[in-house]
Amino acid sequence: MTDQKCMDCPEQTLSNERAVAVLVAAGLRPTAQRVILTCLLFCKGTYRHTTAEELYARSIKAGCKVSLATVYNTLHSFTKAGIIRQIATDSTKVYFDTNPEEHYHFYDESTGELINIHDDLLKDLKLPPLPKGAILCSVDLLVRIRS
Amino acid sequence: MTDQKCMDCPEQTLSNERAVAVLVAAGLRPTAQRVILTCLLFCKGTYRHTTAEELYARSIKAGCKVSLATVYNTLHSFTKAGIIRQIATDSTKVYFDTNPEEHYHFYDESTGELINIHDDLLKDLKLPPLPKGAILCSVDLLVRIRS
DNA sequence: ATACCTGCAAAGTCTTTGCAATCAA
DNA sequence: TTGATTGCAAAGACTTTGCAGGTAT
Repeated sequence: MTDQKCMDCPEQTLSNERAVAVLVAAGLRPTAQRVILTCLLFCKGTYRHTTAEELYARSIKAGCKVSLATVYNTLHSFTKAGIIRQIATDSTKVYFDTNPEEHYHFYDESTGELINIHDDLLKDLKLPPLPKGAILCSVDLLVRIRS
Repeated sequence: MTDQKCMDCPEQTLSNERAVAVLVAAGLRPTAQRVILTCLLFCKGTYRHTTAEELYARSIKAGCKVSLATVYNTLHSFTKAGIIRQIATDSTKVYFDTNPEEHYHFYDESTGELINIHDDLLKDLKLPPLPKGAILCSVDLLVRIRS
C-alpha cells in the first residue's frame, strides 16, 4: 500500500493505522485510496453525511489522488461491508452516513441538508408483519423540515 | 380542455369529471394532459407508487398523448399542490405516492419495490425539538427489507 | 388577451461501465 | 502469480431547461 497522508482532518482523528484496521476488520483490502477515504469519512465530528462528489472534492482538496469512479466504487464497497449506510432522501444524489448505527435524520427540503437525530425515537415502535419471505434490513426515519 | 379518455383504468375508477374536480380543488388548471395523468395516478387499487418514466409508459399504453417533460412537470406541480408526495428512497429515481396522507413504506432493496404500510405506526412517536427556525413538513418511515 | 401549459430536443447532473494498468496477498 | 482495485473516458440513466406554439380563463 502506497503511503499517502490525509491532510484534511485537522485533528487527524483517525490515523492511517486505524483506518487500515477498520478496513481489514470489514474484510476490505486496505488500498491507499480506501485508507484515504476512510480517514476522510470517519474524521471525528465532521462530515457525517456525504455524497460521492463531496467526498471526491474533499480528497482532492486534501491533496490525495483518488478518481471519482473509485470514490463511487469505494462508497458502494463500504456500504456492502456495512461500515457506512446509504440514506434515503428524495434527492437525485445518493447520500451516505458514516454512522451505520444511526438512521434517523432531519432532512431540510429547502437546502438538502441532513441533520442527525440522536434520540432513540423508534425504541418502542411496533412494526407490522413483514411481507412473506422478507427479511428486515433496517428502519429509516426521515423528518422533513423547511428552514 | 381537449377531451381524451383514459383507457388504462379497467374500472375507470376516477372519471374525467372527478379528475377535473380534483385538479380545480388543488388550484391546478385542468388541462387534457393533467386530467389523463390524474386518472392514471388515482385509479383505485393500483399504481399507488410511480415514477415519471413509469407513468409516462402507462399513458402511452393507454393511448394518451403526453410528453415525458410534461409528466415531470405534472408530477412536480401535483407535489407542490399537495395531491401526491415524493417518497424518500435511495434509488436515483424519484418515486411518488398517490396517497398524500400515508408516508410509511416497506422498501425492498432487492427489487426496488415499495409497499404501503397501513398501520398507524408513528402515532405515539415523540419527535425531538426541531432545529432553530425550522418548520415540520412531514415524517417518513422506510422499513427496508430484502426478499 | 394573457398567463399558463405543452412538446420537442438539447443540455445537465449524477452514476455506472469497459478495459488496460496497477496493486495487495 | 492471481484476483482485486484503480483511473480514465465514454456511456448510461434520470431529470431539467429553453423556447415556440397551443390552451384555459
